[in-house]
Amino acid sequence: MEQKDLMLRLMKYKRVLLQFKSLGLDRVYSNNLGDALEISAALVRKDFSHFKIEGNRRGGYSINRVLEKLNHLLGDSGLQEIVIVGCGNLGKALLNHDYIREGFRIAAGFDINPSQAELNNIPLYPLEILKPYVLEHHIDVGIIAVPVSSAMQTAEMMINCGIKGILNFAPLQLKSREECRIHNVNIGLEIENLFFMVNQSEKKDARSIG
Amino acid sequence: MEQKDLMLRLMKYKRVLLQFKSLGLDRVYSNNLGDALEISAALVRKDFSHFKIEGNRRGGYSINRVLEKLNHLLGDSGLQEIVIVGCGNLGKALLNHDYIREGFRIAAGFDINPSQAELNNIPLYPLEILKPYVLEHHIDVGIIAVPVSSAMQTAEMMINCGIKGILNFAPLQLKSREECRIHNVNIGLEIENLFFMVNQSEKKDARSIG
DNA sequence: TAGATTGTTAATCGATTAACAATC
DNA sequence: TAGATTGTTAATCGATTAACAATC
Repeated sequence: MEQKDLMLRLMKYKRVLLQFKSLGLDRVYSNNLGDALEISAALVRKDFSHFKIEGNRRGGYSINRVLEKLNHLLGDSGLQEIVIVGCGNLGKALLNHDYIREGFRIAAGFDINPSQAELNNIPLYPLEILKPYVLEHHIDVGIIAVPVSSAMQTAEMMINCGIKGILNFAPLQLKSREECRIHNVNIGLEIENLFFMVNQSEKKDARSIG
Repeated sequence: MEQKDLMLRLMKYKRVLLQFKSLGLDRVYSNNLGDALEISAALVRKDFSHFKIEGNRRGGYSINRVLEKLNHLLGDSGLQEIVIVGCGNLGKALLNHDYIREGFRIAAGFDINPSQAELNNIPLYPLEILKPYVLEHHIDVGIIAVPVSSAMQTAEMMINCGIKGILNFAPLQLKSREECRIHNVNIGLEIENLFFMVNQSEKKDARSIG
């Protein structure tokens, strides 16, 4: 967990602050952010003070000031571009969503055999040209949305193209390596986990009733 | 983290053990499992001993024995059923996948206006009949795969139907409540996080070269 | 001033690891 | 027996929280 959690928290602060700002707010207190992220106010203050994000002992934190600092910390590197490999239903779902507000853009989709030339104004290319495309456009991050049967070899290919970060949706655990960080989104595990938690709390309820 | 992480680890043990078993293995050592999960062997032993899963001081753990215990711990409750609300591209992608091996099954899909009567042998129904369906089939868990604009009200509706666990794919953070546990899959955050990590390690590389 | 909130220190808490005796 | 691996204890480590002085 450690560092990863902290960074995720910073990103969440950022999102919440943007939301607050869009609501017309100027300043926040540590407890507002704590509530929004479901963490303690002390932790918010600790995080901020750790990164020298300063507030005012009476008036809390200036949203703009905090956002400035967060952008700096998280790499205010403009609009980043990613690719999606696999343009089946899942790939299409991802291609149809606009991620600009999240700070990145899907530059292109790749598929062994694209069913159309573009989708949502994003070009779809055959897999063969992945490497030249990634090199030319300096793509660092990509999403795997292919069937599980070809996921491993897709990851291999992407790493071979020089991609350094992969979000994998295929239901198998791919391991990160020195040269490429891989995060797995495992829907099956998530659902299993939900069932477990739900059953837990049912048992607890039963106990407290009985 | 805490409990949630431990349970996720138990689920991962299970998956890895099933894989080992399918490869013909009979026994594992704590360090095999540690390697597979990228955790320490000590933690594996600690976890197992915590749940009274016993091994043999020379021959490691019997895979079947461990699986038996894990199934018991994780709730060996047969095949559970879930519903999907939202049958656009994302919903279709989920409907097209077979989760039987993961211990659950998608019983039905729901949409304001289903484009077809079934998909992958799974019936698709209009949203109006969600409540009677959930009640009749005792559905505990569901997936939100609707656009962000209707996600909040969809969650409300599902909770109102008595659903106790939700996996939310819409890009907004829904909060868990007493009566319903909600897990959010936030693709934007994941990608942002990847960019951050990738940039981090690039900086590190540059430093070690310079 | 009185009141509220930050910033920070010390305490707590829990998860992970090191290490080794027990034992197969 | 010699060697290897578990099971467990004590140590470590880090994250989170409590609490309060500083201060706006």
